[in-house]
Amino acid sequence: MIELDDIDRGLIRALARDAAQSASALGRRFDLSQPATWRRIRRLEQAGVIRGRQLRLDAEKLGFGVTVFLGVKLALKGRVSLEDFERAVVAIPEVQSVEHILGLYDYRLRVVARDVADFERVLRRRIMTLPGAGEVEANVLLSEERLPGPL
Amino acid sequence: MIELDDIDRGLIRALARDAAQSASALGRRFDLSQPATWRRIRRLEQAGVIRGRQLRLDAEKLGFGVTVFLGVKLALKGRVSLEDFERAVVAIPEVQSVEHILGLYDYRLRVVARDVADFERVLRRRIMTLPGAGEVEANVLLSEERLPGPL
DNA sequence: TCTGAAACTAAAAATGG
DNA sequence: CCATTTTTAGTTTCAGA
Repeated sequence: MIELDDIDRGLIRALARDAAQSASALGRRFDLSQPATWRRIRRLEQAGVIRGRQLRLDAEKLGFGVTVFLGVKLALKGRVSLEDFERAVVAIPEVQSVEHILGLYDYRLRVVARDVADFERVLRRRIMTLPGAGEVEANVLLSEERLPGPL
Repeated sequence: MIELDDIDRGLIRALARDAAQSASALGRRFDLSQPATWRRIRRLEQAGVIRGRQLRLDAEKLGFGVTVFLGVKLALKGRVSLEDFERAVVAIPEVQSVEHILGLYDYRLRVVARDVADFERVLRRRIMTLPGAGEVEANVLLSEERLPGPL
């Protein structure tokens, strides 16, 4: 595991808030030159700590007003492999993330839809027909807050 | 809601894969000049469709080997407000996201910890002591895949 | 209104001390 | 690690479709 000093942690924290900040702007905040800051960031990228930059999209502004979390329990475990399920689920356009978890449900899916009627279509035609899908629980997202996390 | 054409959707899709791409590189892929590409991206930012850029961090490389999803049911609803709970939960460093949902549990939390022993500490000293927290269910994350989503 | 060309500003990458 | 230079990307202006 890579060694991080306080400045590295500060840079990660600052970039986690806004990944579009320039190395020179960050350097000013941490009393570092622009190349020094840039090299630290590149080192974090090469070490794999920073895996890339992700767009934060507003699903509502894109016309997807409904976000639902689905807990999916697999029936016929063994007869249908996890790989078959995963291959099929990642091909559904409305699925934003697939989490394989340990607990009452085997997978947790984040699904977006234009509205509740559209969600019903996704559920009936896409989710319920997944190979091996058994019990499904749905939770509608009311609001969400993303936090910086530890460090 | 903003009008999007096929090029806008293509740009969003390409940036969702990697938000660090330059406007000129994107322009080459969509047969657009660099300024035209840049203006489309700025328009999406100003319309709020693109809310910003986020760092994708590798939690394991940062020493957080355990990710757990917690379903939290509030006890004493009404006596302790949702706001009190939310204020307290967003102050826990190990909490990465707080989702207010409709269903069996009231909130879903994404929590990271260095290992299982560290997670027990977070659970006992941070989560169980939250104002209004009732039943708690935990699901350990085994693996995760993030997908581009619709459009 | 959106485009591309050109000119300009700022940032990133490379280099040498 | 810092200072400097070169290269590349971001930004503004403007004229034309």
